[in-house]
Amino acid sequence: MTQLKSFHHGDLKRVLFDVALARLDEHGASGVTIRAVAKDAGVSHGAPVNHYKDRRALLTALAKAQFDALLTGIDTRLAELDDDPGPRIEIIASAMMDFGFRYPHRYRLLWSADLIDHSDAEILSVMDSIYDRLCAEFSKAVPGRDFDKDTYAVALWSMLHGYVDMRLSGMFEPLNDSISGAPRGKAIIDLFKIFFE
Amino acid sequence: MTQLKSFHHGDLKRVLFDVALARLDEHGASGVTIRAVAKDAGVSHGAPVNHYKDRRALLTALAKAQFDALLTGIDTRLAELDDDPGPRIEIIASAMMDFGFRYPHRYRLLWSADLIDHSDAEILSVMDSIYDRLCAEFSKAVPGRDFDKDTYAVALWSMLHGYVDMRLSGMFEPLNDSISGAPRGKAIIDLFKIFFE
DNA sequence: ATTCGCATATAGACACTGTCAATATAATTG
DNA sequence: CAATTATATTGACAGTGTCTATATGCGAAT
Repeated sequence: MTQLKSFHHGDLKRVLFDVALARLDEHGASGVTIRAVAKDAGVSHGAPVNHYKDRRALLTALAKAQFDALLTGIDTRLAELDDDPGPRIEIIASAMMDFGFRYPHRYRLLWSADLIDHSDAEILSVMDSIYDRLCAEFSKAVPGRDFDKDTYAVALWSMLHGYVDMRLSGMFEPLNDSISGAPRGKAIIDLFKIFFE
Repeated sequence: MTQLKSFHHGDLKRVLFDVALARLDEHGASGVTIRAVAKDAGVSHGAPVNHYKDRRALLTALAKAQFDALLTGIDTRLAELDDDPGPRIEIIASAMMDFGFRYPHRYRLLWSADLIDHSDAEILSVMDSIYDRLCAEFSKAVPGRDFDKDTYAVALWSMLHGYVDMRLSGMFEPLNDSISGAPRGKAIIDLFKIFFE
């Protein structure tokens, strides 16, 4: 009598997370429904509530992990560089762009205020960290212009996010761009370098 | 016998649009459901299909009108200026920012690829027009830098959109900004002026 | 070792949702 | 006036999130 499946799943929370992430990548956030995720995990539609109190909590957990991944990606790449702020800013920028183009649905989820809880402490913490990375570089890099490092940080992050978000909406398609290495994305980053080079 | 309400509504399409816009402003796009709109309009839940074939069509109609309004706002403000590209670029930028902060849910709808049809010909046309307005100014304004007018246009629009979108997600709140006239939004625009002044 | 309690899973219900088909009504056209 | 067309109603169906009552099984305390 094979017991491939016991009543108590044992690791359901993890399975739910993995299944939800797979559905996010494939169908977007609208494809991540409690019932569909439960079905994919092989449990009843009521089971997930024990691990994620509602759909919002599940999506917030997904977003949290992606914010973490983004920050980790940035820090990993930064660790390979020396103190020169120019390349460091550039690597932060391309890390963010790469993430967005590689995982469009994950990226979109990060900014879906109606789907996730942006006041989540861990999410706020990661956002602050990313912001700090930018500020740290600009505090070293800014020449004698009339703006403080916060303005540069907000401006660069805004530009990166706006570019990725609009590209994910199908804009600028005729420009034949694809990822940060491609002409337009690269140009956007290069353009911003005027501020610190 | 007062006939406040005849079987044939007469102007239902307009009423549906108005009611939907009101719901959008108040509850966001998720509050614009076919059935709720029908209820507010005082008709049965099946009536709207005669005017908007599905929910996506209704939301696309809303978005279309808002894109139009944005373009009209830009052109109206531009008409009051002379040929100097600096102020003209600035007015385009603040028009977009103002729109986003004044009508957050409308702005968010414009970029909700999952809710509206971004391949709609009229919407594409308005987007092209907005893009053209930016390019036209940068073709007059760009100094001897290494980027073409398209790159400046994409970069500025990206920055504006990114800033508004992130602000609408609750970011940069501690900076105590509110609208384009306020410190941070103004600074973002001022910062970009480095490219053409 | 047995029993009790708690964590977890199930199953059913409810109120929503979008969308479709069948029907009813009114306006318009021939 | 009759017939066609446009428009609105009603009911159905499959989804959805979320709540409640119930069932199950693990682990810990007796």
